[in-house]
Amino acid sequence: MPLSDLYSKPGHLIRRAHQISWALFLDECAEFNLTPVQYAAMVAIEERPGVDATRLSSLIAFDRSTIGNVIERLESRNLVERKASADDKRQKLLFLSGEGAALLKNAEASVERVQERLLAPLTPAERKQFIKLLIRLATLNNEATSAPIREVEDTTSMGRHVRTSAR
Amino acid sequence: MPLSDLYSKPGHLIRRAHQISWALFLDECAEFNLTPVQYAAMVAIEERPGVDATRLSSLIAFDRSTIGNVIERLESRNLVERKASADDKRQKLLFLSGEGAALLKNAEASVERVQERLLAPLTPAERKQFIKLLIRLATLNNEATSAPIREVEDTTSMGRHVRTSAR
DNA sequence: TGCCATTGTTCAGCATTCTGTCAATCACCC
DNA sequence: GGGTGATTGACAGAATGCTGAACAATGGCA
Repeated sequence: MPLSDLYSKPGHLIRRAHQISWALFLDECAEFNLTPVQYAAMVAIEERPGVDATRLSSLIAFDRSTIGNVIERLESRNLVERKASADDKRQKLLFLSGEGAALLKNAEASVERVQERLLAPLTPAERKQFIKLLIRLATLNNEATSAPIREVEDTTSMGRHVRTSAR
Repeated sequence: MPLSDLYSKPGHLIRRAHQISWALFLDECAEFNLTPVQYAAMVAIEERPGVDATRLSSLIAFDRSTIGNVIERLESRNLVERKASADDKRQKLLFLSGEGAALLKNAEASVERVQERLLAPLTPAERKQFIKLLIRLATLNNEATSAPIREVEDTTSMGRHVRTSAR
């Protein structure tokens, strides 16, 4: 396969787009010292205070066995707090600290700028189309990865009603 | 920012698409034990036998300081050979071994299947559009990363004429 | 009550990716 | 020629991301 063909393969282009997206995120959020995954984790914890690690990983499509490291780093910076669950001693429930909530709020404008810079090469109509196609691609291929997104039941302090499995 | 908003942000969707693309690649190419980057490196070395590591990294948008590890792994499996350059004692020139060339040829159909599975959720017209938009996004944002793609001069044994820098 | 499958977390190991830094080497200018 | 700055390839360190396995806690069921 010639190199020029590789350049037009979706696999290569997606890897390249990911690389660019990552670089833009680190650039815009340098003052907050946040990575894309750390940001996503904090958004999810804000919406579901008291979520456990496994359910969090389902919400943001992150590998279960790696999310511990992400949380640990956030915890060491006092952005996230981990509390043992009284119901289930295996679980450690996650909460944003006041500092974490403030940082998340401050970072929002920067994250928005990342999206604008990413899509800058496209026209407004193309941007809508691009996002539409990406959503379809990610949704229909959701089960292809070992860490699919799952809309798990809300068993957190904000909406505790039923206990169901993430699977 | 609500979690539902995050799900439609291009940054998150691109990360998800990358995760899916990676998983499909590993699945299809399991028998060859190849990663996407290893495959891209081998394609580039096949087209430019005798390329050095720095120029290779420019061709496939891979960080210069990390590509050594990738090459080392390929070399340890006897897929790639590294030879010291007579011209420049700093350089180590890269070649595919016979085994590497054979594996690359055998893997091509699997790599093609990855692309098909990736784009399966889209209609033929949408696939063209999606690739077009991705190319534009990656090209116009090329300089955003520290490892931009550069169409470096061919100084290899196949087309040695001039020596220019990769920068 | 006791067994056992399930669940939640963690760890080891491998492979990207980035930022730096370093020594060896080279190209170029005076 | 000789010095200077750039280039090349190595390495360390931090952060993702995956597989697989270990381990403890839980809960259903005989």
